[in-house]
Amino acid sequence: MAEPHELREKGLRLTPQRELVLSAVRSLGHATPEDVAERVRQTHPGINLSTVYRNLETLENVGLVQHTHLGHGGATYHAAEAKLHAHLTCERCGVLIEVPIEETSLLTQSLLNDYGFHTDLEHLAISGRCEDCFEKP
Amino acid sequence: MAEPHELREKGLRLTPQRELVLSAVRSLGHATPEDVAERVRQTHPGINLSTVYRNLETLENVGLVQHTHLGHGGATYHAAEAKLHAHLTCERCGVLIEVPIEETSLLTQSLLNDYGFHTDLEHLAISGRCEDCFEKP
DNA sequence: ACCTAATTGCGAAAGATTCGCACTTACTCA
DNA sequence: TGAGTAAGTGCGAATCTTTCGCAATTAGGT
Ligand SMILES: [Mn+2]
Ligand SMILES: [Mn+2]
Ligand SMILES: [Zn+2]
Ligand SMILES: [Zn+2]
Repeated sequence: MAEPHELREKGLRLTPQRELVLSAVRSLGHATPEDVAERVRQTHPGINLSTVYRNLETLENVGLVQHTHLGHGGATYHAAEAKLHAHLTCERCGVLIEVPIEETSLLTQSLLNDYGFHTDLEHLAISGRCEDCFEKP
Repeated sequence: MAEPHELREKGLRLTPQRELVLSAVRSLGHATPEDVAERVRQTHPGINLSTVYRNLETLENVGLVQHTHLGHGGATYHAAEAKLHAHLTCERCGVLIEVPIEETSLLTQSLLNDYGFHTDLEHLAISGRCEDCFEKP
C-alpha cells in the first residue's frame, strides 16, 4: 500500500484544483486569494475564483494553511509551518518581516498575566514603519 | 474674538454633518462607519453614508480621529486621545481590551533593536482569546 | 463499472467602500 | 452685509471583495 497523499490524510478529496491551490500557497509565501488564483491559472486556466476561496477555507480548516491580515483589508494565506512566526508589516511600503514567536514572548506573557489574554500573533500582523520608511517620512 | 471651533482650528469647514460625525465617534468609543452613520441619523436623519466616510477620512487626516482594525475586516474609528492604547481583540467573542501603551514597551523596544521596526500598535489590534473564551473552547 | 456525496463552475447576490457630478452651503472679502 | 467661490453634501452608480445557490461534474468507496 502506497502512503496516502497528504490531502487524503486530512480526509479531503484529491482534486487538481485543490492540489494546485495548496502548492500555490506554498510557493508564493504570503498571498491573497487573487494571487493564488493567478498562480493556479498558469497550469489550470479554467479555475474559478470561488473554487480558490473555498479551497483556501477548506485547507485552513484542516490546518494546512493559515490566513493573516497584513494591512487594512483582506486576508493573505501562507502555509502552516512548524515554526510559528509573528508578522510585522510596514504601513508605508508594505514590506513583511517574519519574527520568530519567541521574540514576542515577553509581551504575550505580560498580556496573559495582566489581562488573562491569550495572544495569537499569527492572525493579525503588527503594524508599523520599517527602518527605511521611518528614516524618510 | 471668540475662540475658534476645534474644527475650524484644523482648517476645516464647520458643517453640521461633520460636527455630528466627530461627536458620534467620541461618544461611541470604537465604531464602524455604519455605527457612526446610525448615531448621526438620530439627530440628522438625512445624512448620507458617503458623507460619513468622507468625514471620517477628513477627521483622521487632521488627527482628530483614528482608525484601527479589530477583526478580519474593516475599520473602526475612535477619537484620537492623549493617552495612546493598544487594542486586544478576542477572535472568538470580539471583546475589545484597551491596553496602556507602556504595557507593550518591551516588545516594541526589542522589535526596534532587532529589526529596526517602529511599531504602531494603534493601527492593527492584537488578536487572541480572552480569558473566558480560552477556558471554554 | 456504478453510486453517491463532495467539489466545481457559473452567474448572481451581498456587503463595503469609493466615485462622479450636480446642487447646496460655509466662509471670504470687497 | 451680500455676492462669489471653493468646500462639502446627497444621490446613484461603479468597484471590489467575498459569498451563495444550483446544476453539472467527478473522486472515492463498493
Ligand atoms: Mn488601516
Ligand atoms: Mn481573519
Ligand atoms: Zn516600509
Ligand atoms: Zn472572547
